[in-house]
Amino acid sequence: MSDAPQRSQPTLSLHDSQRRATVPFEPINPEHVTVYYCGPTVYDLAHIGNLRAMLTADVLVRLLRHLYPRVTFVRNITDVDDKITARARANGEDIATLTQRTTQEFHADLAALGVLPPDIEPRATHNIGEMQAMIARLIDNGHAYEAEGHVLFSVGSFAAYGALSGRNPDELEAGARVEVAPYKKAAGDFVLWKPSDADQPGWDSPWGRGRPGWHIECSAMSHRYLGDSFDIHGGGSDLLFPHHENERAQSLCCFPGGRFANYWVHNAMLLVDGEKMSKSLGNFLTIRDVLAQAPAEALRLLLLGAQYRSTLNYTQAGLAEARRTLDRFYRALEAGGVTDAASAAPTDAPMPHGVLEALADDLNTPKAIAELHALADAALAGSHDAAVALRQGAGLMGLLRASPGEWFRGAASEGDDVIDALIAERLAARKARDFARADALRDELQAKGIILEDTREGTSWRRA
RNA sequence: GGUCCGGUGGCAGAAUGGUGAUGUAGCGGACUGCAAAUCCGCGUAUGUGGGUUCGAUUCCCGCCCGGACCUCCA
Repeated sequence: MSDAPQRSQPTLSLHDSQRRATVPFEPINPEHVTVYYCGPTVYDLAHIGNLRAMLTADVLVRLLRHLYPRVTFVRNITDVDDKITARARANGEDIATLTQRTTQEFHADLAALGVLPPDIEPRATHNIGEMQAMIARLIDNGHAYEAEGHVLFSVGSFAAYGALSGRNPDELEAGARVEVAPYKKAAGDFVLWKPSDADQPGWDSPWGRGRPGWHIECSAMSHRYLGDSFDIHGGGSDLLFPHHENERAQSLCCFPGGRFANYWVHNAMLLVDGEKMSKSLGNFLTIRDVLAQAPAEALRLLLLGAQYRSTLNYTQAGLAEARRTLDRFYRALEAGGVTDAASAAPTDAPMPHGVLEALADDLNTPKAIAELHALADAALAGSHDAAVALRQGAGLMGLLRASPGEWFRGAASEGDDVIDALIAERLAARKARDFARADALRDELQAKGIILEDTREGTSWRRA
């Protein structure tokens, strides 16, 4: 209602995968919200599907920071994995070179997209000791066993196995498509530790030189930085099973007093031209592939254009549309007198309530973007307040970070005075009513990718 | 084969047990020397067959179609 206090905060609702319902978010400690996301395995450039998970986390964390006084966001780097070993070998480089380079590329790509860095970004290889401690404890309390140099988690020892992903362990065995290793007691048992040969990365352990299984690292790192129980664990829906199910089993068996994650947030997959991304189809797109053809914010807007739990189809047409939408938003900022970059603006402007309400409703980014359109309408009509609110609301989604000048014209470059000279010449021709000459000059500029806009105040230009 | 999610206008994409947002594309108009931008107006949608209900796009069941997962993919 209009008489509600402006400062009232909406209640955040999130869809919890485990409860399979959208429920009010109640933090363990409202003074300090804790979030863990599964980060990348660093063996290759990140693709736009990876990016969707990172963007979902980014909007979630931005919103949490707006609603709560303190948020700790942990996102790991997986820098030990058999895919890494294989790639390093194929490239003829050592593992550390590959993982360091790929990590830097990952950071650069996310920075280009305006994804805020996590508060803590632990690396798997820096947490081997924590993993071994957990594995030893799981063996001690009867949830894991050693077999032929491997340590395996015994799925049968955990009655709640399958509860997160809604699976029945008996049916899993029947449908398993992977050959069951002979040393497993049960088909569903998964590796906590496995032996390494001389060519594979390995660490000394009570079970011989070896390396961790995939799932244990997230259990170890989330526990180290966030404790037995934390608020939100997120990732792509393809991680729900087995990765998250296994993480949960390990953590709850290792720390029976804790609850592990209270809310599980999973984003849906991204399609490209209606099909799953795959190298064989030739539709595999890295973040860099897309950034070569459109501004980063266009990609960001495109990916936020669908609610995170819906499958999103990436297309070229969609990217182009996102870019035009941003043209409109930046035009609205300019019309409303917001001409500096977001980083230069005061941050105490009120958050538009419609945007906040939409995002608080399980991160309804499409609805929030619709709210931005309403603000843009008002800003285009000349409202400065609306323009300020537009930028503030967009900022909650990491959008409209540039100044309108930067967006339309880029950083000042050497060619700019040439453009200004041609515009001045065209203006003179128009005054002389030599429209043929004026149009020829406009065409000349258009050929250079410069689009002119005549207004009452004069002629402005932008890059196509 | 099993489990789960989804099918809304040309396209993208919200919402809802009671006249279906928003954007984009299209059409008409205003403005402009013409454009560009902006503004005004218009049209078009709930996959399919049943059921519950005064009323279903929404809830339930069947069917069709698409997608995810089924032991190291975000």
